[in-house]
Amino acid sequence: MFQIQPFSPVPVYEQIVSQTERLVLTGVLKAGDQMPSVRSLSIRLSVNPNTIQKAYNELDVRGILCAVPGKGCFVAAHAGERLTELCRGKLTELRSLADMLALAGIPKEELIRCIESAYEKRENV
Amino acid sequence: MFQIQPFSPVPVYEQIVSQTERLVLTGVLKAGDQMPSVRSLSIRLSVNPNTIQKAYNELDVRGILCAVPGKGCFVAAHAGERLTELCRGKLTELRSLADMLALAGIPKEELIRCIESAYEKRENV
Amino acid sequence: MFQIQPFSPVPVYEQIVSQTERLVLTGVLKAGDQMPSVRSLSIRLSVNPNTIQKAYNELDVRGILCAVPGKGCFVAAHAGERLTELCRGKLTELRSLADMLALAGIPKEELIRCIESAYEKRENV
Amino acid sequence: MFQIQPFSPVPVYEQIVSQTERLVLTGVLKAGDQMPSVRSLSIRLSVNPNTIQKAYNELDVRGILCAVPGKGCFVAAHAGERLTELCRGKLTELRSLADMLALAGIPKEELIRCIESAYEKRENV
DNA sequence: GTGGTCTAGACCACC
DNA sequence: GTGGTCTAGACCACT
Repeated sequence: MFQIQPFSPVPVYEQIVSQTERLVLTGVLKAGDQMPSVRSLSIRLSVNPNTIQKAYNELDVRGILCAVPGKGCFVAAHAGERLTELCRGKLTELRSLADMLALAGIPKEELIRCIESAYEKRENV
Repeated sequence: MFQIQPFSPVPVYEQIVSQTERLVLTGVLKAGDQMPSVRSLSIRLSVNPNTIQKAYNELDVRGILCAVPGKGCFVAAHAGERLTELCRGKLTELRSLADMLALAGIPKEELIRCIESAYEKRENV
Repeated sequence: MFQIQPFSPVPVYEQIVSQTERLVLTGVLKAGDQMPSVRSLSIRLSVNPNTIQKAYNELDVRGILCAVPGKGCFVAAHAGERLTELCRGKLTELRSLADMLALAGIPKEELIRCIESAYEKRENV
Repeated sequence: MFQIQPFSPVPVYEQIVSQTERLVLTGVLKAGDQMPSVRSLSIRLSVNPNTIQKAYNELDVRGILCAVPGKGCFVAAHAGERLTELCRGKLTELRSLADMLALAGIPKEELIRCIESAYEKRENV
């Protein structure tokens, strides 16, 4: 379910966060599903429990997960819509990236092609 | 010429690097132009000389600047083309970003609009 | 593991870089191996931590090491091949050196002998 | 006679030294020839007189030039042989370079080819 | 004056 | 504990 690369420069807890989000977006994880416990996941991934805890906390703050003390961690009710909302914020990131590429003289068509191909993959699924 | 935000999460030296690159791309800085000296810039921006040094060194390694001991720091001969080249590598960044937004169900048209607007600004200049 | 000459004209950080590269080429350091920490190495070599940091950063940029914040510094996956690639660039250095020696009237056989002996040492290992 | 690149990272005085040595080796400058005066050369190359002076001093120390106070600077009597001698010292440089390339697994034939081509150019002259 | 290296010591995020 | 950034102040070689 999770693939951790311990030697990657991107922090382990971030890898867990983004992979969880991806699982929610692809529909593998649905609202109400129970997440593996901090301890079990830490053992399975050979990672420090604190790292898992930090990832779960982050997801809780973002409204993707809902931690219930004494019972476990669950996928929040409207996790999917919450994520779409959060991603919309990333449009500014795309805007500034496009800005820079435009400035560098990279033809517009090349950017469009990137986007087209990303959406084609999606449609075929 | 430079605008530094000392409390930003993005390192000061990186701010200088990216702003310099931007100045080259916009044509404000041209090949052969002399950059402000490490010391003078450090005073003007209220930043430690080592921080400027690090930024200049990074730009030297990337082939944007050419540091000449005892003389100063100059914009490299083919800085513009070098930057275009480096930016092309950022297309993969855009690809993964588009991928995620596609997954989140953000309509393709919204991304296209972002890109169009970035290139329109450019054309009007 | 490292031999530093603090009064040499060649910078300390460069000594660390080249000795690390040598250790990788000789197979003493293998992909995935953990490097000594910045602090521990700085103490062992009686050198400032910043100097070690600079060396490790340089090796990271070159693709020989992979620094993971909070975990340590590791020998990169394809460090060996990366080095072979980088060394091929040094052939131009050899070319200009041979050029000058040819001009100085040093017999070709003397150069060939140098090269032969370098490769003989290698074969015997 | 001299080609100076003021924006090169290699010091100007070193450029003058090496180009002078090259002119001696190629026979353009012969024993007893008078060098241009410090002042005239500094004007012609648009360079600080101190820089020329430093280059001439270095060449004097090496036994290539001979400065005669009040008269000028002349190519030393046995400049050619002196240079051959000095170049022989560079064989150690070639040795260590070959050593590293051998270690990196670059085939011996590639180095030999470099040397052959350098000497062929010489023969044709 | 210039860039480049180094030391000493601080703070941060990450594990 | 780890790597990464930053400050303060020193010394060197080059112009």
